[in-house]
Amino acid sequence: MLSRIAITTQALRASSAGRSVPPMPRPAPIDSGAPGPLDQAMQLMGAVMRFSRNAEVFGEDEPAEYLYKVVSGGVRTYKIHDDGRRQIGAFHLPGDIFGLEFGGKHTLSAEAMSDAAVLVVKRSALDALAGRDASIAQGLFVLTSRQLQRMQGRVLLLFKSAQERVASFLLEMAERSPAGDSIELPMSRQEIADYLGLTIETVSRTLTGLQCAAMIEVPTSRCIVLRDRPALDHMNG
Amino acid sequence: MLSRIAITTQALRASSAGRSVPPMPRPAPIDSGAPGPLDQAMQLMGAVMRFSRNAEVFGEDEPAEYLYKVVSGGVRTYKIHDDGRRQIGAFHLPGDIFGLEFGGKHTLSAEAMSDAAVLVVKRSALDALAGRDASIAQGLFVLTSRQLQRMQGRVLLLFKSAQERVASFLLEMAERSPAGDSIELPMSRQEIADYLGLTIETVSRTLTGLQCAAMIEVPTSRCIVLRDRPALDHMNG
DNA sequence: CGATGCGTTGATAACTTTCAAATTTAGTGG
DNA sequence: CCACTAAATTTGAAAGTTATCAACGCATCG
Repeated sequence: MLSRIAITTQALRASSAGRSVPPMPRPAPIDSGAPGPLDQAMQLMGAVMRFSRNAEVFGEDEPAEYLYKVVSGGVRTYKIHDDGRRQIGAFHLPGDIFGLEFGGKHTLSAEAMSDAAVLVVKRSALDALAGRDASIAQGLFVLTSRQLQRMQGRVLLLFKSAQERVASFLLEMAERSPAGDSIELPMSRQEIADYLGLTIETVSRTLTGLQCAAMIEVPTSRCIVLRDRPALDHMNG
Repeated sequence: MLSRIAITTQALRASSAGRSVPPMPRPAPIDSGAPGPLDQAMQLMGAVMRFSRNAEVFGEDEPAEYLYKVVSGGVRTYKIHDDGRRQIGAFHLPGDIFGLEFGGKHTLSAEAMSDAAVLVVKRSALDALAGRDASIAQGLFVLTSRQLQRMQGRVLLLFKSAQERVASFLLEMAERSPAGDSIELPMSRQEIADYLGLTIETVSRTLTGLQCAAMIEVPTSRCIVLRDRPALDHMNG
């Protein structure tokens, strides 16, 4: 698991700094520019698997033996609570790496949101390589710290009201979307709700509200156009 | 960089303002017997600074040049939102390491919850050491992954109802507390509320409710005794 | 077509916050 | 040690937000 990791956190800081300050005019390509050594290694060592919509990639409590990277389509991670509610951990789009665990077991399940291709790499092989190649170890570290930052953003989001959560979500999706202000949502309202900790009705009503306030347009339910970014940003806090 | 001056200034302010007052009755280190190489290195390279209650350890947006470890007392990290609300990121008790950042800047502010002693280590020195000693780098990695896990727990918590949040909080504090079912809270109701994303009134009412349900006892406002752990666990989910 | 799944809308209920006030606790100076 | 002031906590009532329950529209698909 945690093989010898010889890296400096300075390198980490440098690599994450460029990402944490996204330029105002245009959202960057999906998952940041340069394919690091980790990505390259995964490409070389991994195998591509295909999953059809709603197929399980891995399940909660299963041993976390692999690391995954979305090639095409989308994958959601989630957890079903005792009361039957589903909590979505994240939406993973092409380029995103997921499935990294530290307790040896997956704490979430993962399913394909659509037909998807996923690059699968044995964790043990990657760890072995990390022991020999510091840049791989550093890649894993960077990945972890990015995940931590994303999680912090999530905590921030969950402190906010329904309106603010939806606005934040739209901005986040726009950031990850290639097409600027026009967002093609790869997930259903129910999934959005389970991600934001709201009900489907509240999400729907909030979107309607934002539309009435002329902040967004909703040509079709899976497509949303941001019309007043400043106003949305202001909500975001 | 300016940060060094800023931090030093705060340190001086804090230490000069500090009269020595009996520290909180906080026995024994919280976490695990084994002091890893990282802890040892911090011990060797660091200096202990004293902060009086409510003194600032570091501020939001300041360069994160140091890593901190609580020696005695407690430290809270927090963020003030635009609307004036305060969000508490974490409560750090003796043995806890905090202040680790990846963007180069602190995303939260930190203040002493009580008179506190904090071990302060220059980040650059630690990074340099990590470059030479893999066990230090690994220590930083482990620290990061632990933080990630804690943050995931936090996201889980924020999906839940007020009752569940308070129950989770009590169990978490009990976990960190040396004295089993009797918890000596080092923070006020307001701080608990800001940590859980609730109001002080809701926290108070919920505690009263748990007391009425015979799940806890509240001899004094800063002391809580768990009377029915199974029931609390059940709430936790 | 009719069935089915998804999204929207409406009415009502549950939960949490807000505002206000009472009560307890802690700190200070005599 | 007591009295007094300030702060923290608790409690109550009303308002606001979100969830729940129910119904409807609108597509897709067999």
